[in-house]
Amino acid sequence: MPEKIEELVRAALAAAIEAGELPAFELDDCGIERPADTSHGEWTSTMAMRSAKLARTAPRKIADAVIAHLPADENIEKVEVAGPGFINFYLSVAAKNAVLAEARAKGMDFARSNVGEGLKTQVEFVSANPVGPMHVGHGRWAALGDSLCRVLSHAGYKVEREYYINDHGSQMDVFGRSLSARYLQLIEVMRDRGVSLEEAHAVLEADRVAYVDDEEGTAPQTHPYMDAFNEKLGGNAYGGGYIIDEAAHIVETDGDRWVEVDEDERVLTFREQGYQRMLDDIRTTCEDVRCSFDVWFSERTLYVKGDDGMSPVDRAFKKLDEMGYLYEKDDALWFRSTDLGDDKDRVLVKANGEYTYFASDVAYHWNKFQRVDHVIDIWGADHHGYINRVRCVCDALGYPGKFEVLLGQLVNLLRSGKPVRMSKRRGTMITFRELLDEVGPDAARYTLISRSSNQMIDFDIDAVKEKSQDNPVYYVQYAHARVCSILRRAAGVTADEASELGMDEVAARAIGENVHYELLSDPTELALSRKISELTDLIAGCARDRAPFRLTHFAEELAGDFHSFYAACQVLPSEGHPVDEDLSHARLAACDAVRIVLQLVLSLVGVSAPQVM
RNA sequence: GCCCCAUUAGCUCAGGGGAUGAGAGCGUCUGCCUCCGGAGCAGAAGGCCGUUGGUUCGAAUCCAACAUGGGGCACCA
Repeated sequence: MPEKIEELVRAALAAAIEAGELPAFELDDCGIERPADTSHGEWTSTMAMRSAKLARTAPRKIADAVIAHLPADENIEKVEVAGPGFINFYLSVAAKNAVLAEARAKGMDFARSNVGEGLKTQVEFVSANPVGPMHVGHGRWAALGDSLCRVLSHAGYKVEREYYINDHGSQMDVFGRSLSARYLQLIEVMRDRGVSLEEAHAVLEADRVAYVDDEEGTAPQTHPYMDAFNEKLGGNAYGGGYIIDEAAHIVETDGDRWVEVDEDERVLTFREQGYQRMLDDIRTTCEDVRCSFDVWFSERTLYVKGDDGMSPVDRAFKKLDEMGYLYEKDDALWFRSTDLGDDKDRVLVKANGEYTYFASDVAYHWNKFQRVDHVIDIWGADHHGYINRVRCVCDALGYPGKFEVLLGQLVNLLRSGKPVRMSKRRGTMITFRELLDEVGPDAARYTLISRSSNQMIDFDIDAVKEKSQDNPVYYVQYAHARVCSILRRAAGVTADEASELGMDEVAARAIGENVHYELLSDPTELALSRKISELTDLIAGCARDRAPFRLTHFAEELAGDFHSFYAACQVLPSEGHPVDEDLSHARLAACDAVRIVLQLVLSLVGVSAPQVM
């Protein structure tokens, strides 16, 4: 419709100039917009105000002249000049409601667009280190990343979802040593005290909790195992309770047969076993919030030598070296990122010969650009300072402007208004898994996606749990279930039958062919079609601005519009409330369109659309 | 010191140049079920849109400075 209106405006302007009513000038933008106030029509053009200076004519005069020459169109009921020079278009009822038929015909393909123009785009997100469970921040990136991917796809981007597994650095060894130390402690407790594995586990866990509580360090006698653990690992250890859980799992399956084994071998074995189990846990957790990935990219593969004896990291370094960006200083290898606008140069290989994390990222991002045209990395706000140096790498490698970071502010986890400290080392964190179990995937995803990514979230577990009845997600889901109920009743099928048949079939039976959409002229009915007609642009905008959170607002508004409509308009005839058959069918069709759009929007934010609640 | 994010109703947040409306949810108050799902609807109260300048026909919206809060500034990952 906006294209059609632009066409009409341009034709009218040309005619007005031709007639000598306006001076000749070039119009660059018609400014076809949606008026904020619904009483100002369905569409408006701000061209008169935009071109007043150029045409040296008062905006209202331009608008009047344009309207006088506007070609007639059956979809447009009237056109008015208003305010300082807005040209407001009022559509016919049939034109307004055409979108209902469109939504019903297209189903889940409704509101697709091609603003992405097939751009092959990779979104990398979550990428939690496989040395522990996902925390709540990772949950936010999962919700954000997954929804963004769905939105981008709907808007015509070709999307690839990627998870980067940081399975290479020294953290992996810390992880292995932590497991090994806990394993030996469990065996020690079992032997010394003659207790079961379960009891030994409880002893270590109580000791750990005592350590966490003893922030001042005034009661060291209550946590001897934690102290010994820290001492053995030189303070570089993972103190979380899950490490004890994993060590106990090894005792359970393997008994004490690793006690006499060489330390290095034990650490290595535990590291690899634990890594796989942590990764499985992360995978499962992602699946449980309906977040999937196309590629799980292992950092280790960047260090595997190819036939030419070079690893991807070697090749990336060679490329940077050839372009003159590498140099050696203080026994370390540096990337001259200051040439590209960074604050300081960055180390790639440390003086001790180890590669930095940044070295991996150089090779990794180069690898990405060999696979896709555009890269979006979703990172936590605490990685903000890292953006510039990676951008410098992408620039240096010849991909300027194709690397983008979507920075998400962090999640503050609260319990009854009190902050919960999150630290992997001290182990005082609440995992995303625990959060999911407490509030459920729908409430969790909805809460995590419903705020702008550069807005910090205070996620109070108790509040979300307690207020779950009032949570907006239920308001939206309720509207969907209510629509389904009406359609079932109209079709004369039970809920069980409906879930067998599918709601599309139920709706078809209830409504039939030849719907008279032009009968829907009540303000609450027109509000539905107006809202639904906004969706295509909304999704395109969400994709362009990387802001899928706006969809939740739309869903709440549409649900609200539906509830208002339902209160004002009788859909099915009932005692004392007769409804003309054609009108009833038209209203059912409106309900069906609402059902489809709610289902679509909920699926884009990864929330279920229940037929019954 | 430098960089990023935020500051809008009692609380949590939308709106990110337009019109004689700055909105929503929660909370508070008033109405509405012997009629299709009351997890609902209708209505009321509640705001110098952090401060000061600037750009513009027009600023909650853009720019600058400042204030307050949060997060960063490793040869850690």
